Amino acid sequence: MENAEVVAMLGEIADLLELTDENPFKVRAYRRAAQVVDTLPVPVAELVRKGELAGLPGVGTHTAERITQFVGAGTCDELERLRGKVPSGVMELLRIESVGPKTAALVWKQLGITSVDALEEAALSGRLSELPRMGAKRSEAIASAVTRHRSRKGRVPLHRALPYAEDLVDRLRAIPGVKQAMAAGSLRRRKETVGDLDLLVSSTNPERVVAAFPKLPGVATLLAQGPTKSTVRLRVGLQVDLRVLHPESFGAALHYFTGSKAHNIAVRTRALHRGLKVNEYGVFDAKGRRIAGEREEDVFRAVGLPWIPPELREGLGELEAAEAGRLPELIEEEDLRGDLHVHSEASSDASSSLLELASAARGFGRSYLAITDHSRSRPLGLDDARLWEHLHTIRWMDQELRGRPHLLAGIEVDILPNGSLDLGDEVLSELDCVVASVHSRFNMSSEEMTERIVRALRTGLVHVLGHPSGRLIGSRDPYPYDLERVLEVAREQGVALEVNAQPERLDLTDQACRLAKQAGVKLVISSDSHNAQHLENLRYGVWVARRGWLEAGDVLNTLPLSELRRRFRRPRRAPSWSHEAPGTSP
DNA sequence: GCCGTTTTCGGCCCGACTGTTTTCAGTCG
Repeated sequence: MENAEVVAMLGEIADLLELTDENPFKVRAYRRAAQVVDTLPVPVAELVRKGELAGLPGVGTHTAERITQFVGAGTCDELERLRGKVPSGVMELLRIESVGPKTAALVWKQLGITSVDALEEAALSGRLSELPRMGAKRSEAIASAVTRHRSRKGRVPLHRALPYAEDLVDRLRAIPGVKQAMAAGSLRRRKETVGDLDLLVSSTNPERVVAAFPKLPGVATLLAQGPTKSTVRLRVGLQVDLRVLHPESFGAALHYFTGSKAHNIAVRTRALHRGLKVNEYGVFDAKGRRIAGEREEDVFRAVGLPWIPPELREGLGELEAAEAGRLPELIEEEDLRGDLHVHSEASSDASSSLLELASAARGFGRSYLAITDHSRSRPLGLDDARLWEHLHTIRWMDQELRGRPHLLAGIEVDILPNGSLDLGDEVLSELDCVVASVHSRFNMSSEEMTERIVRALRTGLVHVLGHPSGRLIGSRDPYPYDLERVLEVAREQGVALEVNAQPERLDLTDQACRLAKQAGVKLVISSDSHNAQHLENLRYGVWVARRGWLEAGDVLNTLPLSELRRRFRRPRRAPSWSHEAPGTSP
C-alpha cells in the first residue's frame, strides 16, 4: 500500500463530501489529513502497524480508523457509502477548471450530467446557461476548460519553469515605477515540479504594471485581470499569476505567495494566538495597525520567529524548529568543493573530453572531479581492461592539471540483478570513487530490489549509491525498495547516498534526504554530467538537499580532497600485486 | 473531523476576480 493511495482515498472522501454539501470544515479536515500523509517520509502502513496514526497532526480518531481500514482492506466503509451517493462521472467534473463542487452538483442534479462529455455538450448547446447564475460567458469558459482538460499536461519540472520565471521577472523590473519583482510560489521553495508561476511586483503605479504584463513576449492569453492582479497563460502552456503591491506590503505578500499553504496556515494560526492578523498586506494588531509588511523577515519577527528559508516552508516542523532556535544552517552551492559523478566521452552516452570537463569544472570553482564512466553492462561501457587503461589516462591527466582541478579515477558500476557488481574486485578496489547504480530490471519486487542493493553495498567496494530510486520525473516511477533497510546497511558499511542533481532525476528526493540524515547516513550531491555544461546542474541537487534540511556537514563533497580521501579509504580486499593490466606497465 | 496561550464546545486563514447579479456566490490560490 503506497502512501499515494491513502492520499487519493482521503482526497476522494473530501471531494464526495463537498458534492453532497457536507460541512466544509469536515471537508477541510480530510484535505489536511491527505496533505499530512502526502508529506509523510515513512510508509503510512507502518504507522498503522505501530498504532501511531492518531499521533499525526490533523489525523484524529475517525480519520485514523478510515486509514487503518483502507490499508487493511483496500477500501473503507465511509468511502463506499459516499461513492454510492455520487456517480463517478460527477467526480471527474471537479478536475475541470472553473468547475467546483457547487457547479458539479448543480449540473448533476438539475440536468442529470454525469460525464465530461455531457457537460461539454450542455455548454455548447446552451442548456447550461439556463441554470441559475449560469450565463453565456460561463458556458463558454467551461467548454474551453473541457478542451484544455483533455490535453492537460501536469506540473512542469523546476528546470523547465525557471528560465521563464527569470525572464519575466527581468522584464517586469524594466517597467517604469517597478521597485521590486520576484518569483514566489513553489518555484521559490525550489520544489521539484512547479504548477504555475507566481510573480510579485511592488510598484507605486500598479495600473501600469497590470496593463503591461499581458503584452510581454511569450504571453498567449489573458485569463483574468483586476486592478492589482493579472493571470495569463504562456504559449508554452504555463499559467502565470501576477500580483502588484505597494512597497510597504511587499514582504508580507512575498511570504504569503511563497507558501506553502500548510506553512501559511501555521503562521496565521500562530498570529491569531498572539492577537495578530496576517494577510498578504502585512501583520496587523488587534486595533488594525500594521506592525510589519515591508520585509519578509519583519513578518516572521512579528510572530516571534526568525526568518525561515523558503525551501523549509512545507509545514513539516519548520515553525517548531524556528521557535526552538534549531533551524538547520542549510547547505549552499558554494559549500560544494567537488563533483563525484561525471561521465566523459569514454562512456558511449557522454560527449566531453577529460580536458573539457576539467576546464569547465575549474570555471565553476570545483577543486576536484571524479570521472565515473559506465561499466560493461551498458552499451559500450568499460570492461576491466578498458577501465585499467582509462584509470591510467585519468591519473596522467591529473598530473598534468596540477590540481586545477584534481581528477579522481572512478566508475559508475552497474549493480547487476543478483546484487553483484559489474566489474572485477581488483580494478574496483584501485579506484578513488566507486558509484554503484541500478540501471536494469526495474520491475523487481521491493524485497528483491532491496536485497539486490544491500548485497552491492556489502561488497565493501562501493563509496556511493547512485540515483538510489531510479526515477525520472514525469516519465518513470521509482522502483520499489525499502529505503529504511538500505539506510541501515549504508550506515553500517559507511556508504554515502547520492543526491543526483540531473534535473530530470533529483534522486534522492528531499524527504528521503531528511530520513537519511536522521539515520546517520552521509550524502553526496553529484551532477551525473554527460557533458561539460551539465556540471552547472549541481545547484538543483543543492536545492533538493536544502529542502531535505541538509547542512554542509551532512554532505561529503563539501570536504577538502584530503579529508574526502580519508573517508573513502577502505580495507583492501584483493592482494595488490595481482592486477597488472595489459599495456599499462610503466 | 480536528483541536485547545479564549475553548472538551465552538470555532476553524484570508482575499481577489469573474459572472451574474443589483448585493453576492463560486472558484482559485
